[in-house]
Amino acid sequence: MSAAEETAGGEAEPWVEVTPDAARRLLVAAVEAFAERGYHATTTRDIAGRAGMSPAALYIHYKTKEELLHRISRIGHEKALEILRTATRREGSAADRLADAVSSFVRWHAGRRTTARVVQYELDALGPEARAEIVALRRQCDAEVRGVIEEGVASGEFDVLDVWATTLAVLSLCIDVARWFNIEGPRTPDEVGARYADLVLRMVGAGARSPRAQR
Amino acid sequence: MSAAEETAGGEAEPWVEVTPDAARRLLVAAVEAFAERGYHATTTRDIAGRAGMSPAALYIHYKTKEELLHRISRIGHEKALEILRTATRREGSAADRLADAVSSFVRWHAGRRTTARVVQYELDALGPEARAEIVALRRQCDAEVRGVIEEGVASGEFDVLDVWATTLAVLSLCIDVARWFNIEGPRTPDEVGARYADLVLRMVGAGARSPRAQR
DNA sequence: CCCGAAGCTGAGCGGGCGCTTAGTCTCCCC
DNA sequence: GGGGAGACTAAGCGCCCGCTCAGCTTCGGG
Repeated sequence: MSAAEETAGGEAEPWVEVTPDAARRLLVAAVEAFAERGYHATTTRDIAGRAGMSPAALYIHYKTKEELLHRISRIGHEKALEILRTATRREGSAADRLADAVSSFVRWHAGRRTTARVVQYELDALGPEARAEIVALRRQCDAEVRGVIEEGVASGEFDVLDVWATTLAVLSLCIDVARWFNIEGPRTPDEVGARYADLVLRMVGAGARSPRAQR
Repeated sequence: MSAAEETAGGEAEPWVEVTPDAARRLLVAAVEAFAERGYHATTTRDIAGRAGMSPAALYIHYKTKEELLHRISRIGHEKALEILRTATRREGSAADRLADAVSSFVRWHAGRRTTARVVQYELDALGPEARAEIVALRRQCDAEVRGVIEEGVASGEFDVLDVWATTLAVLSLCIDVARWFNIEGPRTPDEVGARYADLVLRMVGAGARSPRAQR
């Protein structure tokens, strides 16, 4: 429940772009509360309390409770998109880049589960305009994954029946990690990321390191 | 938005076990409302209104709003478990049974998306005792999938590095369908089920109907 | 033909919600 | 060292929530 929990995974300390300090504390408190109980079950009094402030303090830094969710959602989606782009746009084969994208995306969903839960599952709580903005970011995430898959198919590396379904399946695997991680087993985010990258390579017909014919 | 929408897919009309009629209408209304807005954002007035009754009528058939969610969750999980068991316990190879389990489970999540959304994503809104009961049902679902995978590994049909991770991945694929279906593309539940079964067979190293070496 | 049980409604209670406002405290600049 | 801007709080407003209850209607059995 401490703030340090989220640092696991070795990634950069997040939310540094949120200033001033009080606004960041409120936002981090909101992420924790939304992830635990959901947006609608979280009260502004709870958020302020977690941040060590009075309920009214929230409204100095944010116009509404929804603006908090909007800010969290946008920053989170931008981070997710950055993770995917870093992997898909580097040097290497399509298989390497897809495996990198999946393992780092899964690592993020597992290691920063509270943020990922809010980002992936509380979208419907936003109003129409805010939701439209976030949905656009999400489509860019989808496009990154679909792009690598299409490149692998074009180069002959991958053997895929249906790019649309395969893209959705890959994203489903990664996103769903935020739902179950830390509930079931004792794997680390790195371990889950590696396993899932392996499974995805199998899905696209790019073999894996198991003892089977390897292209 | 009509009640008939949910009948698509050719499965038996659900909720017939809920009697009397007024109790069923309220429960169906609650499923729709919970799926659209989430449990906490749904009011008892909204549920009663959708069922064409006054707010007070709800409390003749259900003690609390939470009991409605509990009932929906239990019936839904029992249906999910039945679907998985029907597939995994029939005659046939492990590959056939796993493919059948995935395609029928996906078909349910897609065709009965409103129910599946409530069942899969509103679990945290239940109190501790009710949640414990539902979690037990969910573990039985997991065990069915893990069982077929283990059988396929034991018989040499499957080539799996990590049964635990693969089981979770298969379930993630199916469950996440309830999140995105009907938002993105124009596929039918049957089509998505078939595609996903194919992808799962690839994940377990049981090949698929693509032009590659077939064991 | 009356009666009690069952199903349902209109009105409303207590409470907690998101959010506001008036006022206090703390600085920093001059 | 006086003053004003910004950060924050205590108190509370108005609203709507989950839920209750007294009373009305309907209907099958004696």
